[in-house]
Amino acid sequence: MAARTVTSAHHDVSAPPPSEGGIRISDAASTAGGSARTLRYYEELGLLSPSLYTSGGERRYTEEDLIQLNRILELREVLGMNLDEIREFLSFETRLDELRTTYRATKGSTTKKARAAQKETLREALELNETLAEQLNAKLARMDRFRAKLAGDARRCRDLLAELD
Amino acid sequence: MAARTVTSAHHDVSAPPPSEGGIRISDAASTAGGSARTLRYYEELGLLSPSLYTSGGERRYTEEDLIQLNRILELREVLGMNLDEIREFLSFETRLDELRTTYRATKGSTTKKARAAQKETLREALELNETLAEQLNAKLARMDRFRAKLAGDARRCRDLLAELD
DNA sequence: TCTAACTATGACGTTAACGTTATACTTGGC
DNA sequence: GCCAAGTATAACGTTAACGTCATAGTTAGA
Repeated sequence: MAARTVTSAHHDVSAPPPSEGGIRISDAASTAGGSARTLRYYEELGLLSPSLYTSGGERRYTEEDLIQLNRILELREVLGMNLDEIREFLSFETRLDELRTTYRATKGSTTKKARAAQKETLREALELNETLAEQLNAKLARMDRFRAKLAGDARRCRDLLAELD
Repeated sequence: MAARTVTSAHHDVSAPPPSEGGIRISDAASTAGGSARTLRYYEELGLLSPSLYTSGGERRYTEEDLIQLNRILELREVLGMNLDEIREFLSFETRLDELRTTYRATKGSTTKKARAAQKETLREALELNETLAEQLNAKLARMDRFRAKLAGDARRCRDLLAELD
């Protein structure tokens, strides 16, 4: 078996070469702000799999993989989601993407049953979206209140400092 | 020793009766959204001690304690701080309060050395404040970007739903 | 005064999200 | 082809923030 071969994890042989055979795991981790262990763990949980593997079994990440990784980290850091919630969210997004694709492809030539299923998925998606938006807005409001408090504190500090001169 | 006696944890004998001898731990926990264990743990960490204890050694919380507890929970839930960071933040706030009090009391009659120390604390406080404000703003910005994305998704869902009619 | 319901303390258990270590294999530049 | 540096897998370790349980003491209403 020739070393150096890079095989796709799926069947998109027609894809352009990513960067230069793909990014090694520790490079991917350090650029995105994690560790190799983190990436392996996320793969184990089904959150993010590298698009490529070398013939020797090493992971090679693409730029797209890194984008996805950044999205995951953002969900964790910014929204405070745990990895289970993130996976649910991602799987829902994937499902929506699939839905859009098949919808575009089959346009008006679908059966009533199929259309009903599509509607159902869309409604589910909207519901999840709304729930998330609500939580997000609540959090934003609380954070803004906190910011106002911080600003007030800072002002009082500055006033005191001014008095001390 | 007469049962039913409620003693203050500190020396403010002149304080008015809180509510009705104080709030029991599990009541305090359920109204604030935690558990009795959580409150005992926070006390162990020095985050929040009840203002009162019965002569039998049971914790009795005041309304003020509950307010403080809510602030702690907010720091955790909204800002995602861990309990160590929260303690640091709270201790800094306490220090600032003390500074304000002593400043008001001693007004202009302080030595140069004392004023320098006050200035130093104020500067420290401002620094912490600024750091927190920066982090908060960064987070707010990222959250807002996410909210925009959610809104876009929702809109596309609604468009698709409309097309399906 | 009795007693059901609550509490204190101490100790061990649990879970998520990785860290760390050991052992064997890959990679890629010279 | 060699070899230093990186990687895979498996397994055990770690930490924060509590949960749970056992045992013994406390409280407050009837």
